[in-house]
Amino acid sequence: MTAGAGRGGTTAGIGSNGQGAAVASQRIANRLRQDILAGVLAPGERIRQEEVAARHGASRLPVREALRILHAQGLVQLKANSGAWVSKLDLNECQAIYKMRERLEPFALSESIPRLDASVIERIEQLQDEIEANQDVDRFLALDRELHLLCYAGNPIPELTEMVERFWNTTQAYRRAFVRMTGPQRMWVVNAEHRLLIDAIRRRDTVDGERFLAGHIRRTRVSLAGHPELFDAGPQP
Amino acid sequence: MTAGAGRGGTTAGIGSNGQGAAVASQRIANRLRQDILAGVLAPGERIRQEEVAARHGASRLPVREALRILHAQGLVQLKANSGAWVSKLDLNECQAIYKMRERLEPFALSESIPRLDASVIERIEQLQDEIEANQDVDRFLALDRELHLLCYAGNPIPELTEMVERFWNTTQAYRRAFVRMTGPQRMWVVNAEHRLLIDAIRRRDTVDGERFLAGHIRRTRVSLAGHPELFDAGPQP
DNA sequence: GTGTTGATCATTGGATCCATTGGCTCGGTC
DNA sequence: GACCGAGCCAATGGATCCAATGATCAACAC
Repeated sequence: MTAGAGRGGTTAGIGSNGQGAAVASQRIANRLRQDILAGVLAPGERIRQEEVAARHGASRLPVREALRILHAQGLVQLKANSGAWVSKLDLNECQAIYKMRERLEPFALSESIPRLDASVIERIEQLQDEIEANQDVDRFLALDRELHLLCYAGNPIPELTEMVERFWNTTQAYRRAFVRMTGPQRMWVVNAEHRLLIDAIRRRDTVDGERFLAGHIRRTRVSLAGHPELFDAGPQP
Repeated sequence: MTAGAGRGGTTAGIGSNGQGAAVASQRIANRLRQDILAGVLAPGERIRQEEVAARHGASRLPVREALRILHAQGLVQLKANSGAWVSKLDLNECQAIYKMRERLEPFALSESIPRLDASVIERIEQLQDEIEANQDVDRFLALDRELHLLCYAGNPIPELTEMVERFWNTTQAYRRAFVRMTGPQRMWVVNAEHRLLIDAIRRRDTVDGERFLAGHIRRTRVSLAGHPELFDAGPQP
């Protein structure tokens, strides 16, 4: 978009500020997003405006706006005259998001590959090294996310980046539950897929890249479908 | 999403109400969206909170929230401590959106086709009849939009519907400008593409459907790229 | 004993008022 | 004559207060 400010990191939005945003609504939205992505706020959990306002030393007004921002990013669900809840997916909704990822992320990759700096590719490879050496669940989530998003870093379409990040955000809680449950077993498959993907990127081969990536996402989706119990838990709305 | 209310028509959102929404922010957002899609508010035009508030007999607060809703839908750009503008695309951004459409809408179609009711297919065909008989620009825009969105009506993924509508919304002003400029010339191409698409739908052939649709969108994108002057006009931000 | 209806209470939506930021104009100086 | 700076003004961001809606719980009727 030409009018208005650009984007700032994971912050799709208003002030183009990331962390210590000048506007309170942005700051609060960022904090809440962190809490949701880190699992502090679980899917289905209620968010009370007053409590959040007190915790941030602000009035309820910027909290209301922050909730709208997060709603736009798919992290929070609002109900008029009722309240706000951390977004919760059932198995079908999660599968649907993965299917959309299977279409959009290969596109993001193919737009990114020709513009990716060599140093970024280097960094991607380092991340995969770390993934293979790592044992911790939360560390894996962070590394995996950074690796994938870096693959799309060259894509010149901010709206696309925004959408992809949105997908990753809304499914993060379920990826965490999945990894926690399965542990490191069959991790070699992920590693093999990542290595093939990275090799395609290094060769600047968009066709192979798209194919490996789509396969990677699809296989993950099928794996996830094998564990419907991941979507039962948590407080009901 | 399980928590929270569903969607209502073109209204991605909160109260699940469409037009006469109970909550003022929704009502105002709907009105502003109408004005933007109808071309009453042009891309790049500034939106003053106070003026909108006065026009709707409300305070500035629900207007602020309405602007955030529209920002989430990509129709409005916000700048902290500065104001709001109707979203404006340059040629590159518009092309980018069309490229995303080329990936997502075929998917929406293939998810929709197996679930489309015969009566809906009938209605789609009627719309194409009307398009071929029609001469008016604004009427064409409305018919074309309804036809395409109806093709995806069977798709069971609300998030996907939301995205597709968002794409159509943000590019609407430029489609209008394009049709206004070119007039009915080469309209036969659109008609042929539509007829082939509808035939594929009638045969429940998702592969053909995806192919024709992707081609249709791509050709439109290339046509649009031939008229960069469409993106010059209008007030600057 | 169960279903329904009423009232109370917590929570959100909206209005008004104040603080703060950014842009614009006018004046001065080099 | 052009560039820089200070001050004013308009428009947004935020806080507090009030109204309305929805949920919970208890009492009553069947």
